[in-house]
Amino acid sequence: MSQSISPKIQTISRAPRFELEASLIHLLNNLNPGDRLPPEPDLARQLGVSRAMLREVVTGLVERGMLIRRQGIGTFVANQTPFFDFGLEVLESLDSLAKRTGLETEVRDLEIQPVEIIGRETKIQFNEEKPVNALEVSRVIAINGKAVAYLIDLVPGCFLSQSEVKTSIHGSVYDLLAQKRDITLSYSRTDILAVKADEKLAKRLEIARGTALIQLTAQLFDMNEQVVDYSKSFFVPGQFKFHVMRRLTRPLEV
Amino acid sequence: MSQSISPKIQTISRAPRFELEASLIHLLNNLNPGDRLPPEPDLARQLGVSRAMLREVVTGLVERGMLIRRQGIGTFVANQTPFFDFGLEVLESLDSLAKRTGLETEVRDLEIQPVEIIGRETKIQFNEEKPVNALEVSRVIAINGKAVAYLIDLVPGCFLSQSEVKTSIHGSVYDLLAQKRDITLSYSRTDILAVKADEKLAKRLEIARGTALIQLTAQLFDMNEQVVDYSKSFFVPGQFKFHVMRRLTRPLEV
DNA sequence: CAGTGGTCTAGACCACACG
DNA sequence: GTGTGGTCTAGACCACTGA
Repeated sequence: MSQSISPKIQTISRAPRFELEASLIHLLNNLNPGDRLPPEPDLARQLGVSRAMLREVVTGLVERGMLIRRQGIGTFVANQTPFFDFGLEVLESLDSLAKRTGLETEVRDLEIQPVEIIGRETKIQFNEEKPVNALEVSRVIAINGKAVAYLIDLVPGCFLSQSEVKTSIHGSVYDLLAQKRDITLSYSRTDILAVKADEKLAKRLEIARGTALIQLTAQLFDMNEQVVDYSKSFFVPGQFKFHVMRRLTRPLEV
Repeated sequence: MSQSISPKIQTISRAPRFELEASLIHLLNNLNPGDRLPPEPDLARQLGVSRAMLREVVTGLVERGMLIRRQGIGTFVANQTPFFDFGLEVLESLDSLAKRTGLETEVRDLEIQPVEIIGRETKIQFNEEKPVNALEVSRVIAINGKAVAYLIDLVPGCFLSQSEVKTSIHGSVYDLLAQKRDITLSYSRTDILAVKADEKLAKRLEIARGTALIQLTAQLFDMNEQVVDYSKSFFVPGQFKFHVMRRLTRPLEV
């Protein structure tokens, strides 16, 4: 156990959490990427706190990308991975961005199934009053073997058939739609939310439950102002950075 | 591109958490906005779970805006408040948006202090090599008595004096800078992140620690490509919805 | 003061990975 | 099987609110 040197942090709160985090980070500085931490019960005892508290603090460091937890194996010091910077003004698929950047993408857990959108959702997602028969395409995108995003697309059946998707999807529904002759895409309205990963999402993205994620919810319109795709995307923090350039004047309407 | 279709995740977890959440939501449907829930220990006993588990689930509902917790008083059913929809393409202060929408904003916890930016931060925030003397302006913005955002601005001393801020700030540093004759603002590069509220932030924004928040980190440039303002903004979920319109073609450079 | 939510502890048991 | 992280419980004590 390392002894604390200078009490220069004047935490307003007396909570052990802060000191604990400081101790842990101090401890990490003496380790190398890939090193394994002691088992949680041991570490908790060493640091003089309950395992619950230790877990809460370690979880914080995991979410900040400083540690990696692997069930049944242990907790390891991470080697920080670089960001993947993503401009939001222009419509581009993750797939094509990755290709441009020379990265290999991989599709996991691909699921394609017909669904019927009914009730309130119909209006929210497709601006329609009547029920919509759509195709749901969900999958995890991985880069260099690491899951980075979970994507769900809903496309009305009239725009895309199940066989079309099965035979020619490379990961991006957007790219698929953009190639079709009978559809002319126009723009996308994308909502930006912060959510916490639930159990299912956490498992798929190989992150801790409760991790804060950026969720993008987008309506993709064609020239007739029809919604041709409603999508939800979840991005693993630390792998992505989103940005937008904001202008002083309102941009020209195209 | 490789494509691996792996078997479905068969989670279905037997965790009490899911059933508990369902029970709670069902219980809420029989209550009206403003009603108080039973004390946590009682409710936990009624539902046959530990208080810790109950708290975790209730916290989730609080973060989704369905419940409101008030220490020392109780937990109440919320009346859902409408969204405040915020387009990100154009630079506009929260203050002026609120004014346009006819809402009254209020500034709380205003703090103004000179700081020196040194080391790595200098480059990140201001693209400078040498240390920067700046003014730090932080405050909470409230609308209708409810905290909605926590804003921190850093402005190099050469652009804004402490007395200028003190005498004429209405909540927005951006509006202040925009009014100055000797500065011509150009555009802002805004990064979008998802973070969890720490203790301090939670207290200021009157939300639960650990709530997922949108954090905007922005560099505001003038016509000479100088950074005149580096800001971090945190927004309470449920009060805000951010969106961006994404075009097929790259927008014209202005 | 009593009663509420906020934090933390100690310990049990489960789910998973690896030999 | 053994050892790891993942979940959950029971209960203690603190911090805040309002009467």
